[in-house]
Amino acid sequence: MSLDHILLGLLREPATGYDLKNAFSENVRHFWSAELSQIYPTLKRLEQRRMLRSRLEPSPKGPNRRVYTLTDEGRKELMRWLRGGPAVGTERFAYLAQLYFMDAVGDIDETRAFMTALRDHLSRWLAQLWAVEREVIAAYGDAPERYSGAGFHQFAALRMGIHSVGSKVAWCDETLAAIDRRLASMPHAATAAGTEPDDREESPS
Amino acid sequence: MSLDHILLGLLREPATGYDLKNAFSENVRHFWSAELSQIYPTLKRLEQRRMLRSRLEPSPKGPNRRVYTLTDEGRKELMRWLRGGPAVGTERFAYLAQLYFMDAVGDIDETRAFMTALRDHLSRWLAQLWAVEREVIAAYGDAPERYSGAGFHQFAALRMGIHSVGSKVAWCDETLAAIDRRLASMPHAATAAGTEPDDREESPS
DNA sequence: TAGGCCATGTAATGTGTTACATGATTAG
DNA sequence: CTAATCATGTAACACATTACATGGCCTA
Repeated sequence: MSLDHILLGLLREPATGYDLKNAFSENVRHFWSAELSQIYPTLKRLEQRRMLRSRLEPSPKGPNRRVYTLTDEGRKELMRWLRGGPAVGTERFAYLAQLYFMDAVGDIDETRAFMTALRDHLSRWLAQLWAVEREVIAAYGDAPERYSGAGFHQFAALRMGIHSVGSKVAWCDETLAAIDRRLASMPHAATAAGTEPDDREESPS
Repeated sequence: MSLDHILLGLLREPATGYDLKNAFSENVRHFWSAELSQIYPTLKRLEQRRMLRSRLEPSPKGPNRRVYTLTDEGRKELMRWLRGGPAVGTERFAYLAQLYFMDAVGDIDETRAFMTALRDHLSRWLAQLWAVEREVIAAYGDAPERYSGAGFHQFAALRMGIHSVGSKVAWCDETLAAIDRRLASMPHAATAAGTEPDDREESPS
C-alpha cells in the first residue's frame, strides 16, 4: 500500500507520471523506487478512488501530459498514513540470507570475496549520501534545526541513510577482520574441499 | 526469486513446509519471513523444476507430512546463487518515506511522537538481537573466528543486524535532539496551524 | 471443552518487474 | 542521422499477503 502514499506525498505539487518517475530518481531513490509501468496504473487507480484528479495539458514536446493533482480526499488519506505511526514492515536482506547460507560453499575465501564486493557497493552508496549531505549543508547551513519544515524532515531522512549504510560498512570491516583471523588461525579451512562439511559441531542458532 | 533460494538453503536438512515456516520464526526472521500460504506453492514449484524431491511420511499427530529434500539440481542452484555476488536489491523503508513527507502535518510535535515510537520499536528489536548474541557467546565463546563454518556465517549475519539496528537507534536519538533544539529555538512552529505551510523557502532536495 | 499445535493446502487480491508498443522533439 | 529525452500506456509474469477451509491430537 505504500506506493500509493508516496505518490500522494509527492503530488503535493501537481505532476505527471513521468515527473513522478523523475522525482524517484532524484531525492526519493534512497528509500523507495518505482517503474513507470507501475506508476501509471497506480495513478489511474488513485483517481478512480477520488484521491487524485487529472487533466490533459498540451506538452511542448511529446504527447499530451496528464497532470495529476491531489484532492481533499487524497490529502486526508496522506494525513491518515502520516499520523498512523511508523510503518515498520518486514525488511528483507537478500545478501544477508546469502551470507547466512554461505558456509555451504565450503570455502571461506569465497565469503571473503563476497564481503569485499558488498563493502565496495555499500561504500559507494555511502559516498553518494555524503555528497548529498555536503550539498545540502553548503546550501542551507549546518544547523538543520533551522531548515524549513520540509528541509528538516528531508535532512533527517538523509541522515538515517548515512547512519545505516555507514554502520553496514563498519560491519563489513569487522567481518573481514574476523575472516582474516580465521584464515590465520586455521589456514587449512580455506582450501578444504567444497562439498564436505569440515566440522560436525552444532552451529549457533 | 529469493524465497526460492532461502528455501533451498534451509533444505540442506530435509523438512516439511511446516518445519520451514518454523525455521523462519526461529533464526531467519531477522532478515526474511514468509507465510505458509507462500511456502507451500513455492515448494511445489521447486519440485516441478527438479530442485526438490518430496515423499509422504506418516505423522505422529496430524496429517501426513510431505518431507522435501534437495536434489543435485537444487544444490547446484543454491551454489549458483551463493556464488553470484551480493544480491543488493532496492531496499524500501516505508517509515523513512513517512518522515520525509511528515512536514505536511505541520506540527513538529507529531514528528517527535513518530520518532519516539520508532525508537521504541527499534530498541526492542536491538534488545532481542543482543539477547541472541549473548546466548551464542555463552554457548560457543566470544571468538567467532573459531566457530564452525555455519556458526561463523550465522554469527556474521547476526552482527549486521546489531550494527544496523543500533545505528538506527542512534539516528533516532540524533533526530530527537535536533527536534528539541528546533522546538527550543522556534517554539511557535510547534503549535502552528496544520494546513498552512509556515515557510516559503525552497527545501533541500 | 476450549484453545493451541500439527499439518495440509486453495482463492482472491495486492504489489512489483520486465518486456512490449508508440511516436514527437531536440541536441550533438 | 542518431541518440536521448519527453510522454503515454498495456501485457505477462513473478512475488507476497490475507482470508478461507479442513481436521486430528494434546493439554489445561
